[in-house]
Amino acid sequence: MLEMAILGLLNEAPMHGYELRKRVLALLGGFRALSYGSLYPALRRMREQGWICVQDPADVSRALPADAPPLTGKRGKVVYALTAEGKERFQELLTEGGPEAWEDERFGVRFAFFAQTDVDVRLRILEGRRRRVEERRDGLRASLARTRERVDRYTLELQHHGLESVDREVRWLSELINSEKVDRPAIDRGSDES
Amino acid sequence: MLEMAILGLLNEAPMHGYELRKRVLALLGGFRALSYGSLYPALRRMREQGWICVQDPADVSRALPADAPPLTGKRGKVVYALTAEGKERFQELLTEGGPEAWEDERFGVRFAFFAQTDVDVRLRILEGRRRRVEERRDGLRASLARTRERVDRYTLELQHHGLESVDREVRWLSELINSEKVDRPAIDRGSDES
DNA sequence: GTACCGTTGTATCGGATCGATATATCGCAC
DNA sequence: GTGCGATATATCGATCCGATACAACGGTAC
Repeated sequence: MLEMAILGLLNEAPMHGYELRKRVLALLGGFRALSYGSLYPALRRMREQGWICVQDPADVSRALPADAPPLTGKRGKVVYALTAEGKERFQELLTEGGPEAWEDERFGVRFAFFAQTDVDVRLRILEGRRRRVEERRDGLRASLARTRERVDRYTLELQHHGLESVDREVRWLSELINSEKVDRPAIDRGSDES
Repeated sequence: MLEMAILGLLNEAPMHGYELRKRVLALLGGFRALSYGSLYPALRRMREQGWICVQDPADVSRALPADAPPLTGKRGKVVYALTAEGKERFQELLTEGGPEAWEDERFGVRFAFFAQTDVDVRLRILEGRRRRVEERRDGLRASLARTRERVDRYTLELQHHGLESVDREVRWLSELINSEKVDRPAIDRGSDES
């Protein structure tokens, strides 16, 4: 979800939309795209929610002067910044460690701000994510075992490639989990299988 | 695009929506989801287009009898089958080898029906796809080289993981391309670099 | 200096898709 | 017989993308 991405980036520094987009693209490593068609409506929503505000609205006050046929006119940069509520909201998001945090759409953004996330929450999310991806892997394995020999080479190849991808992600997550546990070697919770 | 997925699966056998969904999920290896919210509107669109039709509309004729408050009522299975135009449309899609065929959204589905695709078209799509993914890889590499040492461990880890993913896909595509060329060792077009 | 072009920048529109939800039937276990 | 999970159709609101339009700025080729 790009709400958190916007909040997180604006938390580092005020920014205008265009730069926000480039930063998100770089941050997520090209995973998710973030088009203008979602960015600007999102900014509007968040402004209405009171999480962000517009700095130096010199030119912005000119926006929508109730005339100008196709809504054009001299438009200046619109720099957004977090409000107090916005900072609060971001901190709140950082503490969430439920299933939403490890689903496909949000995990990337969630992970991108791990440096500002508590260790316990980090571990919960990583382990939840790993369970989730393992489920998918097992489903793919079963499906592949069932349909093998019954489908053409390309279908097989596609499913095999997909399986290897999720397999790789599981290993990646396991390494991350290990490294988290090494950095903080079981002080309180004694439950560490393996 | 699920238009092609539906056409391709119905080309194998008539089917109802629920099974169509399961088959697409298995076919794409869990890459793309295909929810009911997109499946049923798509089926409606395609029926209006004349590509698919409903077999045995015994119960279907009861659908929407202009009353029944919340639109419920005894509904039976709705089995869809390809029309002549539908088969034609599918064959037409199979011959397309332009950029649409190797963009993220469509490549998976396109590839799933490679067995029914001409060798030349297969090669064009695979090479187009590889160029596309190589571009992304190079972009990520540059971005990673630029921001290295300036970002935290997790951002770096995320970008690194993403880079390895696209790198893997490039290698996968290269193997596929090679194997295509071995199977059909340069009969006509003499242009084979490497 | 001016004509051109790529980048920066804001914004909307239509369409595709998702997630949640509602409803109903069927088979099977207990 | 009662409950439950799988089968099955369908819609709703919200989100997001891709394409597109518009405009100002910066460089550079001539």
